[in-house]
Amino acid sequence: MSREELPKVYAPKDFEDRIYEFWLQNRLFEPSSAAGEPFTVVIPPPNVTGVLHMGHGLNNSLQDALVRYWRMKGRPTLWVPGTDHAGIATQQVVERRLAKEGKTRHDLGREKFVELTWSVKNEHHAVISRQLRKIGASVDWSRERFTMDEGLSRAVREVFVRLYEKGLVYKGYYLVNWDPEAQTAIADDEVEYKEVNGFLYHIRYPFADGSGSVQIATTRPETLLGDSAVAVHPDDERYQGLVGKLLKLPIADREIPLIADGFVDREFGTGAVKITPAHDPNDFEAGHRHNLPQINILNPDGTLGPNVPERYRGLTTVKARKLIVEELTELGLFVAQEPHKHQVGHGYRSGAVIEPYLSEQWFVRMKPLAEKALDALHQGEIRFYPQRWEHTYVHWMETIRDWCISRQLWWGHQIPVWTCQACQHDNVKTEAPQKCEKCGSSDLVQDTDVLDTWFSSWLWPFSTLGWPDKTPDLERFYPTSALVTAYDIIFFWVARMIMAGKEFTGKAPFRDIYIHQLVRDKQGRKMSKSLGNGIDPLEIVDEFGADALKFTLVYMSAQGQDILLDKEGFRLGSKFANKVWNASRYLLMNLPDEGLLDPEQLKWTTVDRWILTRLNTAIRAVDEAMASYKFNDVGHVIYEFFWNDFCDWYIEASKRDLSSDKVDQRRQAATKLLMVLEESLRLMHPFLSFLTEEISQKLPRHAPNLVTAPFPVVDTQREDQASAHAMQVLQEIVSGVRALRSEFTIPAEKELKVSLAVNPDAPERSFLHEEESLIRFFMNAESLSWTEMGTKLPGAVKVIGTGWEAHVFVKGMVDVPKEREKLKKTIEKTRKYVQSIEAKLANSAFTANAPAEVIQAERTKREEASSTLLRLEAYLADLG
RNA sequence: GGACGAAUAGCUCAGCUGGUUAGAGCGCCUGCCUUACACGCAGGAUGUCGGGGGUUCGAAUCCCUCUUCGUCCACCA
Repeated sequence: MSREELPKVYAPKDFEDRIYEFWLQNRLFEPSSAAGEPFTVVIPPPNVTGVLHMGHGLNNSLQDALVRYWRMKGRPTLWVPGTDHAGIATQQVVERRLAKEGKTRHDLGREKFVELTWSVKNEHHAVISRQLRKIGASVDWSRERFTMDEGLSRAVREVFVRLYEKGLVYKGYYLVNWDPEAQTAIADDEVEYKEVNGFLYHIRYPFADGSGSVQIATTRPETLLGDSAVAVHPDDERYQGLVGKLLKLPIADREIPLIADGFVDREFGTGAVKITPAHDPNDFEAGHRHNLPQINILNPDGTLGPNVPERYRGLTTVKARKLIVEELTELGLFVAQEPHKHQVGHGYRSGAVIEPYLSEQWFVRMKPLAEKALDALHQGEIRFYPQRWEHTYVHWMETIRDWCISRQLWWGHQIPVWTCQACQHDNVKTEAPQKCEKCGSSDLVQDTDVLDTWFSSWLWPFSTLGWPDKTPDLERFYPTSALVTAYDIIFFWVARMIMAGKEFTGKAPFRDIYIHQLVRDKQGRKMSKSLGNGIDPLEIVDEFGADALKFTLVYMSAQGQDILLDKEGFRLGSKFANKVWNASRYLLMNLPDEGLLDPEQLKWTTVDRWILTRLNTAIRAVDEAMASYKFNDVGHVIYEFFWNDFCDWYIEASKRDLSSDKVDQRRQAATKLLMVLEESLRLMHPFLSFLTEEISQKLPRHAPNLVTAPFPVVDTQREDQASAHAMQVLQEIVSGVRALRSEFTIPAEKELKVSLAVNPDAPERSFLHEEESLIRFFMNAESLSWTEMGTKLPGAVKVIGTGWEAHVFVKGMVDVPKEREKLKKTIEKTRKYVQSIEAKLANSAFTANAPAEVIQAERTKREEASSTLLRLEAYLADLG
């Protein structure tokens, strides 16, 4: 028989790349053609601009675990990879590069700039796909997509046109969130509000007729230049009779009316508020109600524009604010300023202070889309894991506002609208028209704006599969099975994908939505470049291996909490991988020269049945945990089974057999060990992919690969609770004696004489007798004899457990007074325990109300504990 | 101003739909290089489960309330 060995040291670098290449060569990540319900996942496309950080590490590790699990379960499985063009972010990267050469995008021109951006995209894309390979992502590279692919771009245009034709896309002149740095409009959810320490400035506006003044309060004095009115509450008696009078706006030297409007809060400040329709959302509304002029005082770059007095033009708002205050002070109109905390919007990407800014933009009417998306949840078409994210989703859908989708950028999907220069008609088409559909003119100019990045990402689950065409992939793999993503993009992405899915395909794009945590550093801070606290997944792969990366993340990924990580944390996975490696290496080293036995030749002992029962339990637990996306449970189950059961007890127990001089015993042991190992490797493969594959290929009679090998199946036939219990008692006895040995620092090499007593009616009694030599082996006893419970053996120290006693002959080695103290403590503890059970059983309310099995369990516990207590007390008396 | 989440061993956290003498990893202490693994083995110590009420025969687990953190949402000038 062929014998292969594993290298002595677990060195993932020596095989991970080779194994990945092996998987690719055999096209194992492409969906099988088998019948049955497919399992589909689309990757949350990372921005092409960046490199993958630990958040992606977590996201992709979880997806990989999920996908590999279902693939092994036999479902035709597809994980679609791809990247996102990330409009603003990418454009910014390229512009910063240009800035280093002292250039702007305008120096290049649109065409050249976009060309350059494509090449930058290609560089980054190469890095990202290398990273995904390194971490072992089992994605189908043959189906990789990019949001600006021709196919996806067609989907974007198709969607725009359909929405336009339905009246759900419209163009309008509105107040939008303007990012002065990126010089584009952004959507409401792309604005992050941060609390800023500012001031509340009190200013007097004199009446035009010189009859006094009205005092207002504002956080932004510079917007005074754009004021169209001052408003008070209609019922505010302080201003009775004054409404309708004109005020003289300082500095701007314009006259503006004092108006009344119910939205004014009488309690705030003086109850009078300046109205700047072009620079405040509230004022914008109020301006509409009162037909006030909208005076835009800003340039696109955020400096003051042509509509302000000469001396203010070109100033930043910060400088202008200072100057205005100075000037007002000179005029005697400045009253006071007081410290004031308020929320200031910042760009999600650029971090720049966002200005409300009037401009013509394209919008999507969201209400009708949101209704369908809410239905999807209410009909049970989608499910959130953990469920509480439903609230967030519902709240967002219910309070949704129209979505500003046009961006004044060059990188992205140019809006498919061609405006006729002759008749101003907008031709909204999926492909460039030759002539205006209205007047026939061929003088058409395409809208220069591009669409919001999310306008392509929200189509991702079906555009990647070929939509709008009815491709075989779309038919087969849509809707997808699960979406795995972090909670920070529920609004941006998840919610919108559901809207798009329902609107354009009639189906929710996925059934399960697993929302995972954010990765933070040990201080709980978001990982970021500027803080320098990020962990590069590749660094972890390099140091610990991809399996350590994935396993650690899976193990730590409990629902709810964010994951706090530092590099050292990955030792957990690394150590476990090392353990699996060494256990496997040991078994391979001990393959008998005579070869393995056939399954039908095997004789299954109680210990064997115990490990099979444990294995079975582990498989069941993994299945259950995977079904409910409890990745951390999976990690714990696997870890415990492999380390605590298989290595610590089963392999240890087998050592005796493997070193036996009886051939059959060696072959029996080796064969069974290999069988359990082989199944364990399959069980662990989704979570420790490289190493299990590498080991598996060295096994005799191994599967061609583990990627598509069948996942272990729960088999109730091999479950044997009696064996499990018997083994548990054996473990207790062994641990008890070992503890005694350790307690009195009896050297491990010192062989003990032990005499065991077991309850005569205990079902495990015969097992313990049969496995006498095993027990002896585990506790390194030179002899093991049997006696009856309660026997007093001179020269022996007793270890007392539930249903058993072990006499250890250690005369002279044990510190008797210390032993007595310890015993007293144990007795005290046991007595309290017995008392608590007795109190419970004496309580008629308990016996009347508790279920029968609970009461029975309590009775059993009482019997066992009180019997143990009696024997402990007797022993104490013996000790004198 | 709303909503949600967290508070359990020195640290990071599991403990889901109530019934265990409350767990894991790391760290710490003791003894071991036992012919797979010192990334190891054997053993050990450590918790009034944030405070206060309540429901229940029974609460870390359910309800109320308070405190402290965190996140999201919201136009209060």
